[in-house]
Amino acid sequence: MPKVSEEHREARRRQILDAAWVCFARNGFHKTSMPDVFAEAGLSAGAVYRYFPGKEALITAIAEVSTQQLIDLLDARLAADVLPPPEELLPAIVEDLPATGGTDPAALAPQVWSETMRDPRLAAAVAGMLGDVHLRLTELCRRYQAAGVLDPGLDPGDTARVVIALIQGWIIQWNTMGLAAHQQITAGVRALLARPRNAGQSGQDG
Amino acid sequence: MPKVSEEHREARRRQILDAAWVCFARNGFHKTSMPDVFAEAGLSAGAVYRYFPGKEALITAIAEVSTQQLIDLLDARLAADVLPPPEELLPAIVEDLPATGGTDPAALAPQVWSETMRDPRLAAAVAGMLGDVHLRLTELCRRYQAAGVLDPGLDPGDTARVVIALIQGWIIQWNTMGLAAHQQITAGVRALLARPRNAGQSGQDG
Amino acid sequence: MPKVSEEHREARRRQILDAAWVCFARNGFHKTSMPDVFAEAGLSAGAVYRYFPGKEALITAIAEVSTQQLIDLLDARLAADVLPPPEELLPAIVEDLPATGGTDPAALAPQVWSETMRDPRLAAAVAGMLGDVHLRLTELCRRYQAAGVLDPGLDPGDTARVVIALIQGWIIQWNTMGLAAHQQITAGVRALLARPRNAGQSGQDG
Amino acid sequence: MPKVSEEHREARRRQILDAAWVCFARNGFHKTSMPDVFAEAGLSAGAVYRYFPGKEALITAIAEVSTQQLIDLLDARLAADVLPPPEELLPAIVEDLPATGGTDPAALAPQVWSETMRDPRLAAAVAGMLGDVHLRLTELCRRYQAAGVLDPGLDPGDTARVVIALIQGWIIQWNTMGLAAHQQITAGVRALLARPRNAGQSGQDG
DNA sequence: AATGAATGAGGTTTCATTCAT
DNA sequence: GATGAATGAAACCTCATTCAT
Repeated sequence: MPKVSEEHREARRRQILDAAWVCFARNGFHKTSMPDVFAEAGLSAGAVYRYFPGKEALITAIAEVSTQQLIDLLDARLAADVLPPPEELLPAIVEDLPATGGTDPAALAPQVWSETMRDPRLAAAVAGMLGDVHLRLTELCRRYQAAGVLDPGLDPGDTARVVIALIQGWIIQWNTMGLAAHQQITAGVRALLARPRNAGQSGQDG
Repeated sequence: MPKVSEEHREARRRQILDAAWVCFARNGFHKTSMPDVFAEAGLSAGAVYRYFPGKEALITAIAEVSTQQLIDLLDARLAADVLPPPEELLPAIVEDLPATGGTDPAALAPQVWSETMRDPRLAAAVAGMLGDVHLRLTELCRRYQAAGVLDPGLDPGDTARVVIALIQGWIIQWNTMGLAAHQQITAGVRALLARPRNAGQSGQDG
Repeated sequence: MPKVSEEHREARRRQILDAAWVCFARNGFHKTSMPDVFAEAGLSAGAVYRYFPGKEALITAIAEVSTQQLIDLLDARLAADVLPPPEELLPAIVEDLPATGGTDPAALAPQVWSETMRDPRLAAAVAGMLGDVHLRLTELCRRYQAAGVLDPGLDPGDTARVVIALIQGWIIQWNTMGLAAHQQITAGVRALLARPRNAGQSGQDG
Repeated sequence: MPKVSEEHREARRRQILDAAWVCFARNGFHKTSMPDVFAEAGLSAGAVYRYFPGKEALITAIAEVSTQQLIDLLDARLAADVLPPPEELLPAIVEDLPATGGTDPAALAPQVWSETMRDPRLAAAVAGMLGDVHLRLTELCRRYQAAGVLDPGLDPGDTARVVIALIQGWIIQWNTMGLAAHQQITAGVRALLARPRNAGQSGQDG
């Protein structure tokens, strides 16, 4: 089965990554064995190792794909002409995550963040991608400031960092404590984001 | 020999947990082998297994100890008569973490959160302890509301959840992206927490 | 089965080395798998790895043991007060090899020499032990010179090297070509060593 | 297209054997993988397998080529009308080996000898070729006897065997112990071969 | 003639855990 | 209470080889 098309190669990679995703979400990175992945992918060991040099590479690739999904989500929002108010948008983004293409990045993200502490290469890759997320959220803050729904005195970069932290904790609590905690956070964020603007109507932001 | 034995037992447990802490912080839960722990503790396999039934128990115990450190930190703050304003307190808590008894819970927390996704028993334990954290932060919110530095219209429980999420993301970004990100978050949180009150001075929430 | 005597440890090492010897002689270093050794030794994988850190260590140890047997053979000869004439002694040494303790170093030596080309650590170890062999053969040459059965004009160190080379080739041909070749070499060596002394008497080379 | 094809086949075979030679000399037969050979040859797996049925065939072919180089060397010497004295010729042959066509058979010979112990087919092939070497060295001995520089009482076949053993050990020690040992052997062989003839002249050692 | 993707057995090694001493 | 030798399943990965294209 030689000389195979580029599409074939890409499809195989995808097939393997999808299988890895399923395994990782089910059992975690470290309780997933490579044979688990082979079985899930329906491929032989050699076939998988042709496309990925080892387990670490699989983890890195999964980390990239899952972070990319958040970026795609943000890009889709940023592409719109008008943005919903922040207290609508932020919960919407978090709630959109599980629906992304049938695979839920939120189920793997905590593992990725944890793994960065052991694997400097992964840490660098993740830091880079979180930088991309940060860029987009900074832009979002600027647009909100321009629209007058965010205090123009705030530094958009700093604020974007806070938003990232919030989203990360949101994901963790969803995973750890379930839906109830998630809904509490949603309510809390809504209230926090909604209040200040009303407050400001009578004079702030001058 | 009940008393001596009890002290001895406790000392041994501590010795083992300290060793496990060092190993886990260095290599992560899954890349730490039990022999690694034996060596770090200077004990034999049998000795460790006398005090902990297995690796999972070690992980659970570490998770409990590290979460407890955050609770202790909060209790210390709550014990004070007067609280610093929130924009001072929140960064202070996060910055105190690494100094807690020479062991930095922030270095293990992401691993614990990640691990809960695979281990329901650990998930339950962590959920319980995060519940304790939530209780304390809720109380904190109430006191801030009573002191007039937090919008009384906010639900203190929901707000506490948001604060937990924020702290979790804060810890993750510190680990993943380093000090710069940490400082950005600190600045962002300070600005966000400081603004609304000023803003509100001119008549909010009436 | 803890806290075991030094003899026990030594016996285990011997047990493993004996098993490795059998396997290596049967199938060669590289066609012998570690499971082969486990089975031959009647031990588990873990047990073998407790005593030897890996396959390379097993090979090195075997190389040392087998070279040591040649050294022991030489020492036994050197301990005698009177030596048989060289044309008797040299074939006797080679023929004694297979009988050494039931294990035939000649069956492993070619593999060891070959392996030194890939493994510098083994090369160093073997070079050291061949140095020991050389010391003893040099001493032997000196004693033959003192006894008047070896040309005193020859450098004993150089001559000892030649003898080592001869023995090595002897072993190789025995292994590769069988008994016939071995006997031819024996006859050739006998004639060569016996002649010169006699030969000189009648003034050949005319 | 018979002629062109035949040349092509031969060129490909050579290309593959050269690559195998390089790999085998670098890492040994057993630590060289077929993929190593593919890469070194710049060919695909299928291409190599078209010309050689497997790895064993590659090893056998290499063994043949390298032994043939020694035979060629001997033939070249035998073709000359006058021979240098044995104490010149023998070291010269050994020293010529590394220069043979840019590839040094001495670097592979010990591996070949070692391998014969595991592979009866290879053993037979090597025995055959060493027989060819033996024929030539026997002839050489006869010519030396005819020239009066070798004791006519020696059996030329036995003596030739001894010479082969000597050359084999010479090669091994060069590989294992380096140049110093090689030079010692050379000096030793020169002295041993030169003395007897001279020795007889003055009736020493009486 | 040549490619190279795919196979899957098998290689070495590690690890959590037990239990005789 | 403590030791540490022993187990043996299982992990990761490589390799010689095949064969559809």
